[in-house]
Amino acid sequence: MKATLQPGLTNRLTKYLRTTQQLIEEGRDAVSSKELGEYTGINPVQVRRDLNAIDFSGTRGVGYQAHDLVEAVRNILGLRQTYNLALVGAGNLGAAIASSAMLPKRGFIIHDVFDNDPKKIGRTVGNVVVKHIDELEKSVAEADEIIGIIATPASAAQEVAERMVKAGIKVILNYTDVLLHVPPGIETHRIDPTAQLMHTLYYLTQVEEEEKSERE
Amino acid sequence: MKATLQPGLTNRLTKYLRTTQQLIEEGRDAVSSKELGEYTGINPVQVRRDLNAIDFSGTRGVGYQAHDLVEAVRNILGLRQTYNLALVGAGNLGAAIASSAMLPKRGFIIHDVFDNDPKKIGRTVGNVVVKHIDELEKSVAEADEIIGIIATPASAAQEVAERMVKAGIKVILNYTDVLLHVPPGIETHRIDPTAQLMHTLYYLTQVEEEEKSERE
DNA sequence: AGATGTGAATACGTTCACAGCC
DNA sequence: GGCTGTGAACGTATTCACATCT
Repeated sequence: MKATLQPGLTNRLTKYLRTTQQLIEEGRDAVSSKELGEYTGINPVQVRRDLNAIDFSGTRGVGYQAHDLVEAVRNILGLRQTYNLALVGAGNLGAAIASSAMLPKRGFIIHDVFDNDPKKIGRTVGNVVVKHIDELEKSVAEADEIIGIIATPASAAQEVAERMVKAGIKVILNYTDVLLHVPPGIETHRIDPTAQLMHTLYYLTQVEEEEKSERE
Repeated sequence: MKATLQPGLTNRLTKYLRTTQQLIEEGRDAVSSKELGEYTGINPVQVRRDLNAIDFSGTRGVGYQAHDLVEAVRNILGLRQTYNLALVGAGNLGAAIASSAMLPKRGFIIHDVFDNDPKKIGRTVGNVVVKHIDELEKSVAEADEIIGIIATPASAAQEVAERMVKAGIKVILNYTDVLLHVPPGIETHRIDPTAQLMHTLYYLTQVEEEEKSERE
């Protein structure tokens, strides 16, 4: 049996994966632990230890083979298949998510888009035709969707989440700022840009204050 | 001098802050460490230790006063002021970000929106009129903006980042999936929905495989 | 009852220093 | 020279168990 990896480790592996994929797009062939550390905010020593932990070796003086690294991490994390996603909300945000290349590039296909506004039904966003939310359950079953994205106004988020759960969705990506109440076993993730801002601003103002007191 | 808090601690404090703010909106008065733990994914014992570390006490049998908690954390993190942000990209994504109440609610004001498409200049997104990107430098200086959001197509992101840095922006929120190359001292953050998906899916498939081998 | 608060043990992450390889 | 690989020491986080308060 394959051992289950530590949460911290898998979390960091996804960061190396995404960073390395981007560096490959820039034409890079090898990446160093120092670089991965800079882009991910993780200590280079930790990067080397992590890659070691999954039995992936680099070459000294050069770094890690970017392509092999991506393959190794994808294998370890079991990210070889693609996933169909259900997106609810065909407004500006939903349209932006559906048209972006980011998700498909990583194996996540926006397979269905739903809304409750009759004016939006039948329109095309990205490559898919917007359906009425009442068809959610049927589509989820047909396309074997376990991941749902909520890109509705905040006021609709909880209700949409409940319909998703009822339809069989297991993982919900929530672009609104409401706290979703879901049954155990359902994973929710909020996309919250302020999280990183608040954290960064704290250190930014700390540095400013230190500089101020040094001048005194 | 006020001591600088550990990165891990400040990171967790922002999570307590955001969840507690949302619970207040739901009409809640007190919150328990158990609840905060459930919504943030942090162990309840850790929650109590953290609140203890910033000298914030709850009442046994009840929990923590939600409103006081928000105030205490905001004070500790220095999040009492509001920040003006510059948003570049007035497409679907930019419009969605500018119209959302999420940022203003947390003290982040979308003060200026820029684009390079003449058709979009002069339009209103959210509450602000779209300006040409050439005015970035002037606006950043006038409104004292240190935070910028990139909501352009991926192909424009690096160039926009460079213009932001030149204009004096210190923190960049990047909604594209390109790796931004910026000078030291500039903080960048990618909004990457796949990060959390990949991590979650790993554990989801692990659980499935465990169940499978139990049946064997 | 139902929470907070805290000691103690353990696991995990971070950092330094340096050996080893290309 | 530049980067990987790793031992050792340290600091931080996690968890258990239980005393304590309302």
